[in-house]
This record gives sequence, structure tokens and C-alpha cells, in this order.
Amino acid sequence: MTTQRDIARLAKTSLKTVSRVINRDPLVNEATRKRIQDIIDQTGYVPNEAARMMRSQSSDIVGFLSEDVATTSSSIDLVRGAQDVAHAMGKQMMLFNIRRGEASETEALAQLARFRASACILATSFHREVPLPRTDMKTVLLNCYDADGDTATVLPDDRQLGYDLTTELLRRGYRRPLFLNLAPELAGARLRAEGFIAAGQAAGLDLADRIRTASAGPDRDHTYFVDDILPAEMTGAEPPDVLICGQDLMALPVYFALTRLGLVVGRDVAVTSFDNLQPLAKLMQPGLTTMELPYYDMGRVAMQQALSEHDSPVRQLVQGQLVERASLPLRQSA
Amino acid sequence: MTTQRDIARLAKTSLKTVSRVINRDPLVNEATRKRIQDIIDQTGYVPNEAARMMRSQSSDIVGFLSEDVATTSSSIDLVRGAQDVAHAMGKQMMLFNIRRGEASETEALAQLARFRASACILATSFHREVPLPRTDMKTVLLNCYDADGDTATVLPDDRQLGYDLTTELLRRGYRRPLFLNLAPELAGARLRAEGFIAAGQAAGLDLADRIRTASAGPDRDHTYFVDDILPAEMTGAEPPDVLICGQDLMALPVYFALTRLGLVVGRDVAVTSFDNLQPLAKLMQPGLTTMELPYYDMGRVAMQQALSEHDSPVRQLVQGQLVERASLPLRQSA
DNA sequence: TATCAATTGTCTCACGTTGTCATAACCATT
DNA sequence: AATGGTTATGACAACGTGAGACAATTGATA
Repeated sequence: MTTQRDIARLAKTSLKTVSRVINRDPLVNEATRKRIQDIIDQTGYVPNEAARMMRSQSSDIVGFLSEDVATTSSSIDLVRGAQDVAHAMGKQMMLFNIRRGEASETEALAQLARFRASACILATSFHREVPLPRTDMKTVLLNCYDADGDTATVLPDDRQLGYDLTTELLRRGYRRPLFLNLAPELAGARLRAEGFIAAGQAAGLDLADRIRTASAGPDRDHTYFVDDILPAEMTGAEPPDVLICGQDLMALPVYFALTRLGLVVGRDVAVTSFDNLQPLAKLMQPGLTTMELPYYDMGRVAMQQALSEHDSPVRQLVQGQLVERASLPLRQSA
Repeated sequence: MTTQRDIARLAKTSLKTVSRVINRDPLVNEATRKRIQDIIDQTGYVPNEAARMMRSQSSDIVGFLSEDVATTSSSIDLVRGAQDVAHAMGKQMMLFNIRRGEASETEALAQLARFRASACILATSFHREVPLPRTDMKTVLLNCYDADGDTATVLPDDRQLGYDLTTELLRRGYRRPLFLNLAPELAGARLRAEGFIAAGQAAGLDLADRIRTASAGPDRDHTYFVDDILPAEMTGAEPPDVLICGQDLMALPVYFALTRLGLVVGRDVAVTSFDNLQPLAKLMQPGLTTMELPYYDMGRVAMQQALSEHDSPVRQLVQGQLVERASLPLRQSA
């Protein structure tokens, strides 16, 4: 591999002058600078980052520990946002796919310590509380938080999401929303329920009994909602005029279930949700109107926090906005 | 930060002996080893990877350049597979989200050169030909290939996918399959068509005219199939008994279109596809029977190739298998 | 001519780790 | 006790970069 010493020899100059050119020291004659720069370009010399890291005692590396890069495709946007900021700032990101509390987490942190990483971001795919791993590294929690609250944290503003979505559908004339909420172990589910009720109050409606909650167990299947709640509610005396699903992945089986009940989404009943999961939300027919979770922005904010000098523990909430498609039309006044 | 020198001072021994303990050199007296190891554990010392890299003149880092970590969730499995192998071998993976041929690609390669990465993996989300970037680094192409063919390459065996899927549905008694294929610019689409026809020949059927191809333009929308092909074919004299979709994302609008035509998937017409995109394929109702693209395995194979010593240019094909759900029942003999 | 600033070069050290080589300690055999 | 051999330990250099101290050279200006 080419080194600065090689460049110096080729340019018939001293190591020091080459170093000056590379580090943009203004005390270099323009002609010399150009001559050396040409040789650098010619040889394709790239500085050895290891040497630079050792010399400068800092690494420009930030770790990103994600609980499941695999399962949820929304978490990808967290990664993308973080990485875009990192690269814009000339930093490197190392991605780790871990399981919280297991060996994979410890190993990832050890690996980052070997690289003398300046910070790490701990991300989950659902907004919830997590135990903080023991580490000396500066840490930013993303989409999760710890009990103590003395760690920098970036979260979606789930209360706002619930409030704004509900406000919007009330504005469109809906009066009997039914909220098929995610499990209450997830902080996001609790906050959205708060927002839902608060928006109802603001409009003079009591929505406290308009929330259904998935029973325990893996919430992905949603069989409880689809097999029990929906058939009963939709065929009752006063069926809901709009369904709010806990996530886009829930809206899909809900669409199918409604079809089986002979109902047409967007005509007989509106459906909305949370996530804006691409490309699913767009491919559903009618297209799913849904509150977008601001994952990309959250990733950006988290990386900015990780790279910022002052590490005052802050809890930052990032807002999301409604993405309109056809599943939530303006309500015809009956 | 603690260094080996600090450990040596604390253990009242030499720098070299500490180094020996850390590198598990057997030429160390057990008593000394234990004494030093205790101090290492106590101080929480972690070796400085930068120094190690500089000393050994190699970096244990492999780059993974992906064209769209973002858009396609299937590409995540490529990343996961590669990363699992890398970590198992004690290597580090650096992930880059790039656009082929643009600055982001060059920058990523430069960044990897700075870290003296031992290899890089170039991945695309669709099986297709790509121009090879100029780099000195050992390169492995993943899910794509270059014209010259002198670079290590890992590809899905799309011909096998098409052949096996078709063979299976013929075995189940279907006789009028219709293949809604992806754009022919994608190598995978061409190979699957070959497999489709070959499987027909093996069963004494000429399937050459049973393939439809999306016209130019972004293939994601699939409006051509849904709006033009399907209504015409399904209401024709001899409608298909099974539809083969180019990808799971196409199967979703196809489900909706069939429903609009008053047809029930799995009863009136079977549907199959390629990908096994999670969690979509499972959440569709009926569950989508689909040829799984072996992305996780491909990621593993690519990383193994990247880490292997001998770099003989090989093109490796990875096979996929059918994932059975309800959308392709055994055909009732009519 | 003296003085000054700009430019370039020499020399040295430091970062943390590990390979090479040398030394020291110990044991067994003659 | 002398020899040879093994085991254990240590001294030192080197990887590539960056920075400081300071000298040498050049050209311009007072």
C-alpha cells in the first residue's frame, strides 16, 4: 500500500510537506501543493485510517445496535436516517444486529470498544422500555427508553400521532371510531390511546370505551381482532364508521376480514392505521391512509445526538404526519 | 484508555508478556498468565483495534455496499446472512447504502480503502447485470453480475426457482398456468421464464404462450397486469387455473383485483409467486404459497466467498424452495 | 546590506500492538 | 560441574500518521 513516505519520494520532497498537503496546511506554496496533489491522485493514495485513529486517539466510528434489522422493515429507515447523517459528517457507522440482553449485545459493545467508537445508538423496532446495558460509551436510545431517564433518548411522539389522527377523522365527520390498539406493554400503544381519548374530549366525545386491546401473546397474528372483535362489532347495532389499526400490518388482515364480512373498505367502513409501511400501505386497495411514523427523521436525530459534543440527557420527541390515501374518505353525512 | 503498557506496569511484568497473554500464546507460565489475566479483567482492558490493524497491516473489515437497503425488505436478509458469517469469523462488516455509479459508491469504496478493508460485497435488490466499479479491493457480486464474468458472484438460481415451482403446480393438477413475469431487463425474470417453459416441456405441455410481461416503466405499480391482463384473461373462454406472480408484492394487488372480479383466491383460481416476503406472504389471506428466494443463504455464501483466501472467480448459484400456504391447494379434478 | 516573511526541510516523538531476537531461568543428562 | 535443551521472559523495532521545534533557503523589501 502507498504511504505518505512513498508520495514524498515520488515528489522528491519531504514527508513533512506531504503531510502538510494532506492536512490542508495553508503554509504550502500553491505550485508545490499541486505537484504533490497530482501524485497523490495518480497513485490513488488513501490515508491509513488505522494510523490516523491511533495518532488522533479517536475513531470517527459510531455503532448502531438494532434489535431486529431483520423482522421489521420500518427499522430500516432508522438505519438509513442515522447513516445519512453519519456520512454527511464524515463518520463511519458500524451496524450490529443484536438481541437485547443476550451475548450478541455484549459482543457488539466489546467490538465497538475495540474500535474506540465514540458513541453507540441502541434501537428497537417497537417503542418500549428497555434495560440499559453496562458500557462506558456514550449511548443514545432510539425508539426505546430506560427507567432512569438519564440517557439521551429519541422517541416518536405517539401521543401526538394518536391525537392528530383522531382529530382528523373527527373533522372528516366520523363519529364512531374503533381503535384496535397494540398491546399495552408497548409504550406507544398507551400514548396513542391517551391521544385518542384527548382528541375525543376536545371534540366533546367520550371515546374511552372505543378502544380494544389485543390480549397477551404475539401481537403479529391479530387473530383476536380479526376473529372475535371485528365480526361482533361490525354486525352489531351501531357498527363503527372507522377502524384505527395499531399498525399497517394489522390493517392487511383487517381488510381481508372486512371483505369476508361483505364490507367494502372506504365505502362501508373507513380504515386508518399507524406506520406508513412501504410498499404495503400503497399497494393495499384502497390505499391505506395512515399516520407515518417518522423513523427516518428519528434516525437522523439520534445520530446528531450521538455526534454532538454536549451530552446533556435529553428526551427528544419526533412528530409524524398523516399520509393520505383512499381508505379514509370524507364522510357523507348520513 | 488502558493499554497493554498499563497492564504490564500493574502486573510488574513486561509489555511483551502481557501481549502474549492476550494473544493466548502458550509459552506463558500458568501462574503468570492468571496474574495478568486478573488485572486485565479488573481494569476492563480492551485491545485497541486501530493499533492491531496498523501492526498487522490488515483490517478484518469487509464492506457491504447495498443499492437499496431502504426500499426492498428482502435485501435485509442479504445483509443479515453476510453479517452473521462475518461475526462468526471474528470480522467486522461496514454497511453502505449507495447508488450504483454515483458518488455514494465511490465514497464508500474510498472509505473502505482508508480502513484497508480486505474485501467488499456489492449487492443489488434485483438479480441483474451491473457495471463493475474500479477498485483494487477484492470484490464479490451479490444478486448481480458483470459482463466480463471474472469476478466472484453469488446469484439465486432463478431457473431452478421457475422450474421447480412450475413442476410442483403441474404435479398438483393445474394445467393452465399464467405467468405474470417481471420486466425482462431483470435477469431473474428471463431465467424463471426458461425454467417455466422447461418444466412444461418435461410434462408434455407447451407453455411458451402462457407468459405475460410487464411493459416498460416502474414495475412496482403492476397496473398493467391488474387493469388490463387480469380482467381480460379471467373472463375469457379458458381462464387460467393458477397465476404465477413475478413477486409477492405483485400478488397483493392481484389478490385485490381477483376479489373485485368476484373470484376467491384458492377456490376459483390459485396464486403463487416468488420471494416469500415477510411478513406480507404470511398475512395475506389465503396465505401466499411462494418460492422463497434464498437471500439469507446468499448473504452467507457471499461473505464466505469474501473471506476465503483463494479468489478464483466463481459464479455460485443458490437454490430456493417452495413455502407452502393456502393459496395453491391441490387441484380438484374437474 | 540588513531585515523580514514565506516556504521547505530535518529531526524527534507519540500513538498501541506484535514479531524478531536475545536473554534468563530451569532441568536433565553426561 | 559442564553441557545441551527447553521454557519463560524481556528489549527493541516497526507499522503510518501527525505534530512540534527549529533550521535552512529563497525572494522581496526597507
